[in-house]
Amino acid sequence: MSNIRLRFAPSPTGYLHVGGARTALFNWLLARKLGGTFILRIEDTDVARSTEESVNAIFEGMRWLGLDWDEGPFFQTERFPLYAEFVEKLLKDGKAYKCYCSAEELEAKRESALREGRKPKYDGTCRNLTGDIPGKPFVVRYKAPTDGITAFDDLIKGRISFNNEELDDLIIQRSDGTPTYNFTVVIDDATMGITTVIRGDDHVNNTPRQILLYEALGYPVPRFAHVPMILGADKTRLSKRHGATSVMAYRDMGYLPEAMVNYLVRLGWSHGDEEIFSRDELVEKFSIEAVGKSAGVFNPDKLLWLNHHYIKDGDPERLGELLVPFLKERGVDPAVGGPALSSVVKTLQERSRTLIEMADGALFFYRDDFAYDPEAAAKFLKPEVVPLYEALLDHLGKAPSLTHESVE
RNA sequence: GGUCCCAUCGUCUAGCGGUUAGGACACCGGCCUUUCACGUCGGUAACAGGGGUUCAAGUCCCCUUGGGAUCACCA
Repeated sequence: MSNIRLRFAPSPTGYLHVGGARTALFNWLLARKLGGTFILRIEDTDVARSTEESVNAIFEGMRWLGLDWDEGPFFQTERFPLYAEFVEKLLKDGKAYKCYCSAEELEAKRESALREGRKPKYDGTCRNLTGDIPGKPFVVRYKAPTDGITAFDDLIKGRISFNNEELDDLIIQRSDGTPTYNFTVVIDDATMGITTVIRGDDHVNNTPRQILLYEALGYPVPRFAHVPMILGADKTRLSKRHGATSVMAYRDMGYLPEAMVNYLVRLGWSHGDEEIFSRDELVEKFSIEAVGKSAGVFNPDKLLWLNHHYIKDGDPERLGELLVPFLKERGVDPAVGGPALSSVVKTLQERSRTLIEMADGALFFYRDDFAYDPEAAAKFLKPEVVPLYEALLDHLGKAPSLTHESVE
């Protein structure tokens, strides 16, 4: 048993996509392997973009993949008083200050800096202001050190270091009083006792300023592991135009959760030459140090292969249950008649790569209004039944010709 | 542009100083099979380039090139 504490902290601004799912999976796997604690936290401080549908979509996706959490879900919007408390503390300690620069002023400064080839960072106008300006709106900025270096040993990427002079005084509280991401994430991870932060590597550049915040607050700095991102076939960030990115879309396309889990874990992680891993094997063999450092391309063909593998080896009873909704979509309810579903499944397992393919194949057993592939029928139906078949097709209003010339 | 990161077959990867550079997906052949599929056997295919270090470099160091991330009162 260990007291490692991990978390998955998505922001509810859309469905659970494959990248997030993999991050969640890595966290879950490590927690289960080490007997630690896995926490789910919803980062909904951006009230305008966060939706309840997205929250539910995240729960649904995690449930489908079998990623159960031990604590939470926690919602950041319910913790605003806590964040305010810490802002107050930093202000009192002189580690943060009120900045009265308007968004427009800052924007203008940023533009001119960019134009003149300078770094577009906050110039510190309000850094040494003495006393408040009553009635004027302000944001709160963390007073960052201007020299020295901040470094950390990433569990995946190794040592990464930054010169503090590259950092500027980040805003921790907006003018409307709400806290910002880099602040809430630190307060939450610190107060929830997170010991290891596994997240996407688009956060690498946020890490040094977060480390500085931990130190300013007097909390121990957790270990970090930044997992590389998932790319599309053209090596750009995976997005809708590469195909489905929502994990639930894969369920709807007839994929099995164990295939998705197996595929996702092998994208970026490996264990010798092994390709197929049961959930128990993953819990036993997974290690964050074995995760690769470079981004990986999402390969739908391999996912399909894995899905076929799990369908072939799957329990017919369970596959039958998973197949029912696909059958109903096709106007078939196996409960009202026809052969036993599990026996139907057994005849289809070898040749079905998805539950959609299996459902299409199963129609044969439950409906009469389907047509044989003309070529195959011509080749394999006995000559004497061909006229019958043609008559049937004719009756149904379909009339592909089946001639005896094409019969061997 | 600044900062940070990355780099083995088309793709996912093994490799952790000495290998005929291995496996998997995909692809191409053979076998099996009255179709398809499954299975099985085999094949094509990679260390980005250049300097070092070393008896020896895919493995260590530097540079170049290429790719990515990030520079918000988003997360």
